[in-house]
Amino acid sequence: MATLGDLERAVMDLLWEHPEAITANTLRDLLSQRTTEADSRPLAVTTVLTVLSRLEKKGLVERERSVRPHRYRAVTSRADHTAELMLEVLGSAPDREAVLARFIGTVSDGEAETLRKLLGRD
Amino acid sequence: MATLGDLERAVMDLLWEHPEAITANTLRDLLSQRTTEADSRPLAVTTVLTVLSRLEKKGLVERERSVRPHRYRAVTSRADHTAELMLEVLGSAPDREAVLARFIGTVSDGEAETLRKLLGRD
DNA sequence: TTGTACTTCTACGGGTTGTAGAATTGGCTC
DNA sequence: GAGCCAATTCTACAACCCGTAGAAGTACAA
Repeated sequence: MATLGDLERAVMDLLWEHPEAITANTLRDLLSQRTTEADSRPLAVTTVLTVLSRLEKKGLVERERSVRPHRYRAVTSRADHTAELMLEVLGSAPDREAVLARFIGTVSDGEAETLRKLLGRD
Repeated sequence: MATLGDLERAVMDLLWEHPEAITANTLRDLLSQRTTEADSRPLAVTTVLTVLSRLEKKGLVERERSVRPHRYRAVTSRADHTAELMLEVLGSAPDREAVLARFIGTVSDGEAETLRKLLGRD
């Protein structure tokens, strides 16, 4: 399972919030804003670039190489990505129905309601 | 997120299939059976013990120290564990409803039916 | 053609995992 | 109680992942 580190995750979160492809520099700026204020210097751009390359290799990010400061964007939406991960986790157990039963049992009431709607009533 | 390595995962799978607590030696034997036949020697029992200790530290396994060859068992069922993981993944996204929507869209028909039943009709 | 911004390469330190030998401990037998 | 043996814990190491970034290389603008 494509598990992400903290910085990788932070970068993905930003990319997911920015549908338009953005540059590593922009990303670095956004990251330093997000960082809880007074705690140290911003990351080097090369750091961000390294992380982006790794995310690209993992298939989570793609970049426009045609423009000079390359621009990066997430390959899938966060919702898609997360749902996929959930499926993957579900698939890791042979007793999927049992898992779903526990899952439903733990989900909040509101979410249960959402699920009911999503599943339709037929 | 408590992410497991291959061997850790294999050990957990065996423990989940054996509700009674079992020893490291038994585990090692089960592991070598499971291993695709003709591919090399079985693990050292210390290897299994190391893995079990790590799983214990992660809170996934507990052991009976009262008997001499210690006996190990999974703390939670696989279904519980997996459902918990799914919840954790779901919780990692701010737009939980969107995630659920994608999730429902990808789940098999049979599973959707199961979910409907589980959610009740009220 | 050269300077500069951008990208890629290389690298290191810390953490995790698979792997297991070495050292230690807990009990049983005499 | 002394010694032995199985079982457990300690220590270790290699491989890999991730955060981090400097050094080296590349591409474009003037």
